[in-house]
Amino acid sequence: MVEGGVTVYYSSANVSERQAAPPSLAISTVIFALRPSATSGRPTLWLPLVRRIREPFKGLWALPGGPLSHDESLQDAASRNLRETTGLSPSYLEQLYAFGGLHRSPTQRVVSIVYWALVQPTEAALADESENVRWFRADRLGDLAFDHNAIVDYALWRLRNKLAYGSIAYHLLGEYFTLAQVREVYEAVLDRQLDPANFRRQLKSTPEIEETGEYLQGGKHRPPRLYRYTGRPGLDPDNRSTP
Amino acid sequence: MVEGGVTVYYSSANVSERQAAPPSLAISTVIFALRPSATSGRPTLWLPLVRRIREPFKGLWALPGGPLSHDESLQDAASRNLRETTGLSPSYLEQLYAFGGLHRSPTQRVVSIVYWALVQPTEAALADESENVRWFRADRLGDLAFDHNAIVDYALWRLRNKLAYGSIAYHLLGEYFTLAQVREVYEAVLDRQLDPANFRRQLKSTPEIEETGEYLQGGKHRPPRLYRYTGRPGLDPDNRSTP
DNA sequence: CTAGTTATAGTCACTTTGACCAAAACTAAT
DNA sequence: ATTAGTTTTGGTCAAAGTGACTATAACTAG
Repeated sequence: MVEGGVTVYYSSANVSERQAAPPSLAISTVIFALRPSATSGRPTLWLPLVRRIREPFKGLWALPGGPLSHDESLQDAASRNLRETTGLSPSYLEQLYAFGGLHRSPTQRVVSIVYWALVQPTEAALADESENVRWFRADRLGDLAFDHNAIVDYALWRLRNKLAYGSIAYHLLGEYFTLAQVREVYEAVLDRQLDPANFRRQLKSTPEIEETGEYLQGGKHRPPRLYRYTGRPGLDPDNRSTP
Repeated sequence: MVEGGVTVYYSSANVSERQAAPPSLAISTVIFALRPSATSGRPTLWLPLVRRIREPFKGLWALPGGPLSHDESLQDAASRNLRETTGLSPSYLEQLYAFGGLHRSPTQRVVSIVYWALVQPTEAALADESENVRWFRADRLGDLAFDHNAIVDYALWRLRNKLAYGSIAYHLLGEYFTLAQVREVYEAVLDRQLDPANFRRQLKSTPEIEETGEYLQGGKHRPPRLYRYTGRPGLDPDNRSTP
């Protein structure tokens, strides 16, 4: 969003001074949420994009982002522009990478520090959507502005990686969930089927998920037991994924 | 290095404009190399620091770094300030993290994009050292300028992590090495003893290291076979650790 | 009451891992 | 020359983990 908005801080700078000017700094965020697929009904990954309303790439979709104001931390900035564009608050938020290639924007040199976030489905359901903010399936984005396709690809790679080890899946679910729901998250993100019995065995061997006495009622079949995640919340985790 | 160097780009900016000015952007690098410990002779991790010659933190040691010039990529900038301060060229170089806390520098808001690098011992041996550039054992740094102690801790954590999976150890060694030398790298970085026989078994099961016909002569005992690393070089790896 | 479907438990072969044993190959000292 | 000492290298064994698979329990829909 910010890459095209040329903010002028140079009151009376001449051309050579502008040449020497430092690259401008932006914060962007890749926001993932689970939504039922329109066709199969199974949960799939979606993310919100905003439409660019000026050049360059006017009319194309881009990651939500904005400038870094002088009185907020990087994470706060990511959190803020997440809230401003979608109205949501993240259940997990982590720095992804700093992108600083020379030709990311045709008009000026921009360094983007990109975060990625997970939001829970209850949140995601009531997300703002408008003419200029829309959700897309993560595997069916068109051509995005700037290098944002590459950034989303990298964020997806990181999400899959974190999921494989790490205990990140729960941040895409509500407070209570069934083991089958967790498995569906894994299947959606990793894009392959998993054996229910084996998957269950692994989850039950991790201490971070706790059996509740309750069961999910209203299904068509045997009611599954509900579980709860007892690990730490995902904002600024001290598992050293963020210092 | 750059955090204190207040570069003025604002020809005739007044105070309120300065308030609204974007944070300045710096690149720093944590450079690891293996050197024999002064006491035990076993290889240990060392890194070069530069002494600050102005406020803030004047006189303290800090990570090598500098501003990002407008015509170089982030990685090029890291590579350049590595070369400028130590005369070395890295055998592995990867982005670590973007640090952007509000109070990292007492004088101005600075966002530092930090890289970490590995250099080979042959290189490290002929590294420049001077009054203002000195190598320190990674586990015996004093108090560093800014938040650089935390940054080094995080870099160490990342190095240990990458070592545990990943094939990163070879970038701290020369072209030819014995399996015992690889084991010593692991022992130095992870700071624990490893069983020689088991370690050998694991290494021999990875396809990236290749037996040569030669042996290391001149030791006191049975001459070990020399091996060679056949994986890709470590600059901007396409193993997706850097996009 | 029965068929269908999901939840849950368990088995079995295979692989990986840590702890340990032993032989091979060299040097240094006797 | 022989021996003691040390490192390299190859091997065994039990424990733990993993993937494929079978079987039973528990519910709903007809």
